[in-house]
Amino acid sequence: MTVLTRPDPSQPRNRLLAALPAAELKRLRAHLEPVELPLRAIISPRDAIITHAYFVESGLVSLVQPLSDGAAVEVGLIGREGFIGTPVMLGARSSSAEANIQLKGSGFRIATEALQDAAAEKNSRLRPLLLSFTQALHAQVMQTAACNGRHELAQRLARWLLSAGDRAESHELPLRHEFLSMMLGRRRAGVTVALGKMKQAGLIENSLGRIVIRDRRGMEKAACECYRVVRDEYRRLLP
Amino acid sequence: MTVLTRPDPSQPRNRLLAALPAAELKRLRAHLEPVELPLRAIISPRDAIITHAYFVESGLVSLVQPLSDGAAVEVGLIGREGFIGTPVMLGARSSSAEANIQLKGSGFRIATEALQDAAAEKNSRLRPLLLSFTQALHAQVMQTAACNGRHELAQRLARWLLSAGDRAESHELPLRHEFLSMMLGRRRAGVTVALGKMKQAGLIENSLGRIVIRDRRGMEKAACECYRVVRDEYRRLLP
DNA sequence: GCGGCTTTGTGCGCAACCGTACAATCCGCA
DNA sequence: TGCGGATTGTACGGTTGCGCACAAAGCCGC
Repeated sequence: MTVLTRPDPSQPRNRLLAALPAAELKRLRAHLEPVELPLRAIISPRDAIITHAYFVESGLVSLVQPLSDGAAVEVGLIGREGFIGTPVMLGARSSSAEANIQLKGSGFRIATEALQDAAAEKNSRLRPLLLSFTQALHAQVMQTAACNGRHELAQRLARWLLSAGDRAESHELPLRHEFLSMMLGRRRAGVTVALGKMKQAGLIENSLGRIVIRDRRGMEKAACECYRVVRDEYRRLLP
Repeated sequence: MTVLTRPDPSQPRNRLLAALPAAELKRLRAHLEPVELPLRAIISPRDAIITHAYFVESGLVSLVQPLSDGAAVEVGLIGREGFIGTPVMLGARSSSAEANIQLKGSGFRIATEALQDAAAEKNSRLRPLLLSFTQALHAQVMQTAACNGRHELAQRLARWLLSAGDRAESHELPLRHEFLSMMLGRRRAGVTVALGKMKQAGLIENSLGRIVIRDRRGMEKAACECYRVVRDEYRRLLP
């Protein structure tokens, strides 16, 4: 499990911040405010004015699209490779999606104006980094759109667990079935059955509120192509 | 139906170009090359280097995510309110998605470097416009991801027809069922049945290779919320 | 007007998944 | 240690959509 320590802005674990030249990071640090990312918090509610962007140091955040029936389908997953606030880089003041914290962690936040100013600096390395992440996230969302339309629950579930494991950097995920079912837009009972089969097959352990990936290879076979496609796209686009 | 005329760069029908100040449009015009958008052409094949961005003047383009089984699920729809090439604005050289022309039309293309240079100009109005469209498209894709996961064929079909009708600016759409089924990731037979019911209900006309929206109000009721949500988001974000 | 091709309409058995319900199990806490 | 609430396992009938197959209808060239 990730150990929660107070984030240190001079040694960021966030991959985007870590990729910045020392001088640029130093200038940026004045604007970075360490924050906890508590479980289940909503970072940026639908259509609310975005006041801050968040660089994730640890934990797992999902980007969900709320629907009018109260459901909220996940469209993207973000860990320390990314940040919350891509709309800020595109000049938008709000977003139709929400960012929900799925595994608690920590990060840095920065006021939108400060981020925009920093990204607008001459020869800024920050801007291309954040735009590259925006592109990677966009690729993930597009793949998810196709995946949601065509792939079955079991495959999507395997994809989700692998993807979450990568971003949380842990094989052990403290998750309830109910929660997974909401993310995937399917019944809780269906998730339970699918997880049961994975457990049978020796791919995972599955106890109350806790799923452990046991056989990574097997899980990749059980998952749809979408896991691999998105992973490769992230490797291509990000540091 | 849209009359195909040679696009005139000084009076662009494309909403992004049309929103530019006269002086900026004039400078840009030197780089704009009128092009036909022939039915079924693929503007930007998967993972290919993106050499040009395309401003749509007329016609309808869909952004599809190819899957390994040969299927290609639509994740977004673009008409003259937008352009093809958002990855260029995000610093990417290629994209995992493809742009397919679904209704023939015309547009202007511009070399990626020329576009990047123009967008990098001081006080450029072009850059924020293109980024706003990128945000709008992103919102559309996220909504589509949720929609694909949770909504039924009939609703999604109604959404698609309305959305396509808006962008093509015509109630009459020259489409085959086979084609719609690929976009929606469902069986052709299922589309035929769903269209049959809409016809029964007096919402559409449906003859060989041609669908006409007869009752717009009724169709909006038959469509899922996603149609309205995306339309409103576009109105908010774009000129 | 006819033959051939494309497109649309329809049927059938089957799989995935739904909504609902309820029992079994686990965990924290008194 | 036992209770109560939360979580997980399981069941059942019903709906959506699948894969397949084939008939009906429309269009085009001859």
